[in-house]
Amino acid sequence: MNDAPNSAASELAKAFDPKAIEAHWYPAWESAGYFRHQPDSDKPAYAIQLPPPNVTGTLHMGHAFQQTLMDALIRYHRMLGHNTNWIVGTDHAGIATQIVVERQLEADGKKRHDLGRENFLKRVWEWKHQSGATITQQMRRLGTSANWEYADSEGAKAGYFTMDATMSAAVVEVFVKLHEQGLIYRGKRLVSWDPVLGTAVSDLEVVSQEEDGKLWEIHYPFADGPIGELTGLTVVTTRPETMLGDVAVAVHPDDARYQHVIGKTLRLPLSNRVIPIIADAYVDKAFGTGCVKITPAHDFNDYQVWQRHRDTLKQGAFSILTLDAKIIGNAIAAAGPGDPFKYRAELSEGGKVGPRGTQPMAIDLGIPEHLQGLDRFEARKQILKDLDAQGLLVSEKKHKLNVPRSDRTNAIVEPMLTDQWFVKMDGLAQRGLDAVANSDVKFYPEHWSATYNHWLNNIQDWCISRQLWWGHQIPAWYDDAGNVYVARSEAEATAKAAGKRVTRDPDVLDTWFSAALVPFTTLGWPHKTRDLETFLPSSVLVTGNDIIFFWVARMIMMTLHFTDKVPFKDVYINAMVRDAEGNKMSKSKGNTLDPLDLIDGIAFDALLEKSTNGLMLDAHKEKAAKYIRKNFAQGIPAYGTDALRFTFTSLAPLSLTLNFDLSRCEGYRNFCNKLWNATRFVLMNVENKDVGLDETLPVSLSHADKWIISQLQRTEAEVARGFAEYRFDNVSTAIYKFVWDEYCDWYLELAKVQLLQVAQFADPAAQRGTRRTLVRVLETTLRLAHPIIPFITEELWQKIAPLAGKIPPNPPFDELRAGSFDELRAGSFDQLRAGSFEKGGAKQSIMLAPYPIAQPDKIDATAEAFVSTLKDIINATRNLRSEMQLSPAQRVPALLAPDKQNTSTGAAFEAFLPYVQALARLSEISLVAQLPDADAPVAVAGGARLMLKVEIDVAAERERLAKESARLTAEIGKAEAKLGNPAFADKAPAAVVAQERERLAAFRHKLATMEAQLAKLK
RNA sequence: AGGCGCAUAGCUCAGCUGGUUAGAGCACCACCUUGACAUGGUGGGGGUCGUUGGUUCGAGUCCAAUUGCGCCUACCA
Repeated sequence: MNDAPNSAASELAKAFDPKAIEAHWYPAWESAGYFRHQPDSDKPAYAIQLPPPNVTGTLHMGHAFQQTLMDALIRYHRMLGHNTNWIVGTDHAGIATQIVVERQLEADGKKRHDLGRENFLKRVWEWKHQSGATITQQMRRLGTSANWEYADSEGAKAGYFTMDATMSAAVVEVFVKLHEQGLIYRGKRLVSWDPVLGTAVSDLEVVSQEEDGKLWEIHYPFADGPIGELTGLTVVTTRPETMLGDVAVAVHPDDARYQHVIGKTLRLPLSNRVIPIIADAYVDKAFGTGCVKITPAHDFNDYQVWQRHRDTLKQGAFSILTLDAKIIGNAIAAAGPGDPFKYRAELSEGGKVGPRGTQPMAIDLGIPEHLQGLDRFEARKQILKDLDAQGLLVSEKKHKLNVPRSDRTNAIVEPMLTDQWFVKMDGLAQRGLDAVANSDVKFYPEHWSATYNHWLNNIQDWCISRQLWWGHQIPAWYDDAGNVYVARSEAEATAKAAGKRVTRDPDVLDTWFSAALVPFTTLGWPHKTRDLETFLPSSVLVTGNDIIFFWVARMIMMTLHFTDKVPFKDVYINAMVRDAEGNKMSKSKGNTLDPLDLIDGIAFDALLEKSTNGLMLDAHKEKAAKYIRKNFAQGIPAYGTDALRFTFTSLAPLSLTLNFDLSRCEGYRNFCNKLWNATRFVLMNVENKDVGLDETLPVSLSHADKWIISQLQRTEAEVARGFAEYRFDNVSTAIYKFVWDEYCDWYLELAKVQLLQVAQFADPAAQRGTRRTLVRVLETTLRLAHPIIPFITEELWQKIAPLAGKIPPNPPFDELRAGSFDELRAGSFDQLRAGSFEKGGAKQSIMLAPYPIAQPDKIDATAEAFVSTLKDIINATRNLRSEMQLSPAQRVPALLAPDKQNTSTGAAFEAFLPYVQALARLSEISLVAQLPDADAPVAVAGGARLMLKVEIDVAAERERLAKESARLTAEIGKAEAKLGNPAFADKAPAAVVAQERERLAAFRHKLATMEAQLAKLK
């Protein structure tokens, strides 16, 4: 680091080794404060909100992919001079985290109730402090330039935590406001209930999948004896145990079979309660018997039917299951005064009665005693047995049905009537729809807005209460009479209750409630802060399609409601990372990849151990092991962060999935090595040489020099377009092609010729021009690539930038103090942009250097034409050599004759010779007016004919020429046919027709040359 | 049941508003340890663009139908 730049080449190892570079630069950047925003800047703001990962989670491929894209965007805009703020944090992840800690307790044979709420929460906080840093540390390995110290009220350099003091206060504020506005209400509703967790879950947390089940027909006899031929009705059900809660049987109003029994009554088997027969269009006449049992408390559809008929039914909806899904006893709570439909179910926990308050009133449901207390599935078996014994079980058939399971526990969800808190969606959803319709928020790819719209158009009120302990406790208190007081604190609640004793609602909020507020709460809301002005809306949200509903839509609604601003302008929906075969990555298949293993590498044994460890089922273990053996028999080599990032950006499609291909990762590691070695080459060739730092000395640039500069401009433009369109693949490809295909494959080779003191380039101004171009194009390229591959570009830039006059040599980067950063950066942009960095300043980082912007005036058509022709000649010559089976070592002489036809470039042919000689490996080459008659191979390219002076097999050469002629003849035929078609000439645009004519002429000319050569062969 | 996405070389993917011989990386074949790089160089083989029909002078690209795969939403007890 302290060596003079002219020994830089010898410092570079022969091959790129990412490990040490990454370990050095990340802490250097972070401690220098380079990731921070500029608090009082007038520069354009560029902010990104990180989808906060679960605090207890670890980094997976999806995170790594997403964060790479975000970091590329942030680095790009930071270099563009924007005031960047990548706001990060972690999510408390209510259910997920609580489950983790409960599992730990389980290992000690304890349940959370054994500890009590307070001690349990203490335990969760401990776990959070212990493991919460894992994912943020892993993120750092990816090179993420996140604003770690922003909204970092815990001082952990991990951004915000959704349950930290600041965020929690904002959550309470939002809840109270929404309640005041009548948008939050509490009510008894049928909700999806996870009996294992003992909490309500939202619709989104339920996943249904088709499973094998059974369909039973059960006969319900009429209460007052047979009616005509019928002795009763036969209902069809997949859940016979719920019959204990039936309040009616429904038939279709138009069903001719049952017209005469509507309004009659049935005797519910087992319970012996009398229930009515009702008519409702919900019933499908064609399904089963056309008779549906109505169990309002345990089925969403039945609940709606019941609501439609509640006046005629005069029967409450009552639960027949306890909250842990056992058949309840007969001491059912029902009916508070004034509300005949209220019920109170027995709580299974500790025999407490009813959530908060009201006294139950027992009614007799007639549930047989031997069923009481049975688990719902045990009860099903027993009920079927009982019915069969009574001759009421008509049939049993196999049936496929969709079973709703809780996302977290996989338990079958039970619709349950409980008291919950809800957010009204009506107005909020409409604003959310409008924001996207008006393009205030834009989806990339655009089609995701359809998904978004569909959901918001069909949205239900959001159940936000969870019967958990870990989360934001709901700021509502109850007095003994059951009155509710929503307040910011217990003191406020007590005041509202006029001093009555109040107890707080034990429930907590859905995790997504606080997540929905992040766009503004992280910026200081409810206070009016400058950051709220500056960074809201943020520029873009990068996230997965799986949380469009959970998070994206809710952020849009909440942020609009509380700030009248959209949370972000763009939403880039990234693809889901799959394995190379397109399969979902899952632990049980063993096809998950740990991004850190791709960075650091991992041996086969360790990978096998890691992948099978923690799997419960042996079958899964075996499957995972098999996958590892098949795909990673050699383990995984260390590719380094840059290669991984380049792979992600290159593969980032605008489609649904990203199939992660390890071999491409290897390819991009090779790319890094290529860049590394190109830099070595440049350094070697400019050591102790004049690289044009003294602007007063004359500089002359060759066509080749001007060409690579020209190409660089085109690449810069392409990259800019790629970023603007979120086409990260195009950004990567443009950089890849420029570096490898143009700079390395061609320019470095051409520059070698120029540096060889060939007479043509001996002039010091030309030498200086070549060296300066080598250095400056490389320096610019490094800046261009930095957002994608930050580590290697920084390392190399430190060596190259001084030679390009961008930073002074021997700068004390490591001594740079964070405190001086803001002024330093504020100045550096302008200085660097003006190309007049003052010597003696502190060392800069490529992170803060200005991003290259295409300069159209440097696009040089002449130079591009020159190199294009040169490439054609060289390629044709190489091709010819290959056809002649010349080995690289065989240097042969050649003759080059410009075509008579070609007048425009004729003068330049002399200039081609040294390049062609070197790149086509010729012993000598001379320009002649006309090729001699000889039995020698000839290539036609670039407006010239080139003859290799070698002995040839005449027959083979004849064959080669004949083959080429045949191809040309075919092309000519096609072109002639096209042009011969009058419709084409009439209707196609003139340019297209002209182009086709040119093509034809070129083919004809080439063919003529070929045939002339063929004729010369003896 | 509705909605969306995808289908191009053996594999993973590009191909912009329709217009040269459909491209890249990996894999494959041949030659090469050439003074940046064997994590490399040079040359090469390999695709009737899922299928059918249509629009057009011209279709991988636009339209319709169809097949297969994937995802999402809602679900008939």
